[in-house]
Amino acid sequence: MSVTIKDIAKIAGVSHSTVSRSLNDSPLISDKTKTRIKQIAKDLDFQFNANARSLNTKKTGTIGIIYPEQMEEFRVNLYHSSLLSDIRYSLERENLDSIVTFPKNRFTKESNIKKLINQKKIDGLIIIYADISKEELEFIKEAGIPHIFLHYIPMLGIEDEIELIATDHYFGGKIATEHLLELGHRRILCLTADYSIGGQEFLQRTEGYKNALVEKGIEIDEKLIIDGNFTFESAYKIVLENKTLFENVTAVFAQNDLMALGVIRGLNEIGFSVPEDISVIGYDDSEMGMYFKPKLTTVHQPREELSKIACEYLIGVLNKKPIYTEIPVYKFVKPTLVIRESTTKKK
Amino acid sequence: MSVTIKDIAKIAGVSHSTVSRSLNDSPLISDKTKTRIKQIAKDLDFQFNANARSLNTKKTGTIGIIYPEQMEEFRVNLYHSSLLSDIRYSLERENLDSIVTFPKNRFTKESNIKKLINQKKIDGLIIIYADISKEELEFIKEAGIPHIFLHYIPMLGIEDEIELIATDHYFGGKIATEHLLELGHRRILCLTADYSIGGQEFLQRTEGYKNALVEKGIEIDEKLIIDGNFTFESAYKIVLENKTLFENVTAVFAQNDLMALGVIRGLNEIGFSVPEDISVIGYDDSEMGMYFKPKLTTVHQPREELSKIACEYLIGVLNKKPIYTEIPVYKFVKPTLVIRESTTKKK
DNA sequence: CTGAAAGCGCTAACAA
DNA sequence: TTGTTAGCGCTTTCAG
Repeated sequence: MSVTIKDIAKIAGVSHSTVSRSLNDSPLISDKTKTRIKQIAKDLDFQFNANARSLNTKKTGTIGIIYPEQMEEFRVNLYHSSLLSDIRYSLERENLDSIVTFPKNRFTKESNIKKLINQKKIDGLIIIYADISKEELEFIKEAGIPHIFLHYIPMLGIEDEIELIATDHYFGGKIATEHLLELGHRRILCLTADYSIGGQEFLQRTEGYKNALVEKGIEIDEKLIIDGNFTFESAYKIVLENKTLFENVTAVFAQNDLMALGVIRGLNEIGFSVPEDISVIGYDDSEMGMYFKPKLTTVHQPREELSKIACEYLIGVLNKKPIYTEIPVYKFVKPTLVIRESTTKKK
Repeated sequence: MSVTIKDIAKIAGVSHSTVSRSLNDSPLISDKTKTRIKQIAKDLDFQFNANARSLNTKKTGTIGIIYPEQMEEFRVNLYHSSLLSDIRYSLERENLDSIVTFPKNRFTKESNIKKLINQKKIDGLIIIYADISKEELEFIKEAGIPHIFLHYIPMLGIEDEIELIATDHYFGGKIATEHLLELGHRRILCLTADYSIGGQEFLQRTEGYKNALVEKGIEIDEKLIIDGNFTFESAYKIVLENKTLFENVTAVFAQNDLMALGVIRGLNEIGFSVPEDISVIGYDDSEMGMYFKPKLTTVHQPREELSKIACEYLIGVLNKKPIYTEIPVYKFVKPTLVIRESTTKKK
């Protein structure tokens, strides 16, 4: 059987509340007994029973992370697994555990968010997921669970007040395009993706693209804005099926790295070299981009920063020391340009 | 405030124990009250308070997953994030949550395994991690926590009885090599990796390689067995730094996909085409291999099966219905060959 | 078949 | 500064 505060109390010859207070660093206890009891606890490798504890304190020491079901395994995986690592890192510092779960149980279709909250398994929620229902959001708010949306802008109406940390995709789309403009490109194909899935993020990238062109006095050619579906394959096919389009263009802005790589492969196949004939810039800066040839020029999503800020925010409100005073928190982090080999001056 | 069994008891006009029994499907309760109470619970969106519950039952409904700190982010990420997805899928079926954590807290250096167990946060443990200490293993066993090692063979001495589900890497190394032999290749370079990190898995792949050669009556040339360090970069460099070696070889067995891709890139750089001049086979079947050109021939690690078996085993012992009778469980799943484009007949 | 009561390990009034 | 006690929400004897 594992050791409880009663055991320690017996050994130390004090009451179990004294043990509790000591280990919780209560100012009520004399330093002498405190250190003595702490020593005993340490010797016995004592840890509080988290369940008993949370029954009183309503604190579990674990955070729920809601993670999108991966529609297209690879793309999602790539980006999110590093997000998760970064989040874990921040939480570890505060000795918080995390339960990662999909929005719904895939067998029972129950909302895991509601389940975790009702079961009292978590103290807070990091939601990396756009398609949350109004009902769920209401539920979270009513339960008073601190929460933050990370990366995805929920698809709910904007009337809803939400706490959000995300990438400034408008800015990202803009700097990507400006980079190509600076290299002398004028006809730039923009490979975007179906907006509805990832909140508005792709739409924003396209807006950035358009705005960069407009500021440069270039007319927007809607035929140059094409809808892919996130994947390598789709982008690859688009190139093969729209040869003439690509022949009339000197640069491509693909709104994620996977599509950029697909485009490059497609272009190679129809006889273009990248970046000599056509420059290609991606978006995400997934590590994979470095393994291809040419190494991918791309827009770096500030994952580390996003995770860090989200955790700090959440931890702040959990500890009743909020780091932000403006409510609701609504923060956009600017991505940065990573210039590698897949873009070059227009010939 | 959220609803408790007492609330339901009041509404139903019964005692809270009756509610508890009803919701737990006790045979002691009449069907009539049972259904009535279940209905009320459902209407109120009731869920048991997991903490109060585990205080009695010693069951938390969550599984701890110990996950290696990623030495080389990318390689590890790629493989493990799909493992984790598969595990989550199996656990979800049983309504189990999971806490994923690294072996040690990176700030306090505490063992997270011991912490989770002592805090009573988990019912069982899936350990995807080789470098567990003897002390930790003892601790797990003494605590009586059901556990299973997944993928990695712990680096402890073999005297220790452990429960393990892993890939049969010997078999994997063998079929990879046999594939090349069947294509007529005789001088096959074997790019392995430093054994000490991943348990013995790379050593086993090399053994499989050797054995395939021996069975075919081919003498083993130790100069053809080279130590990489898992990464794309390392493999790439090895090619550039050992040109003559690669000139005297018609095929390469790289013991993971990333190194295979690095080799291909290196070979291209020094003027060889793959597979025309040199065939290359990888290992892992990470999805990335499909995006390169040529598409990578490789050995598929049976991740889905590994996760499935591990979860079934664990769930079995948690439910006191073990699916295996032989103890300890020590199971190796055979990988399979995936032939794509990077290997071909010897000229 | 149902209820009363004890207790899981802890925290937090309230006393002393 | 410390001990006593009640109670968090649940399960589980033991009675009825």
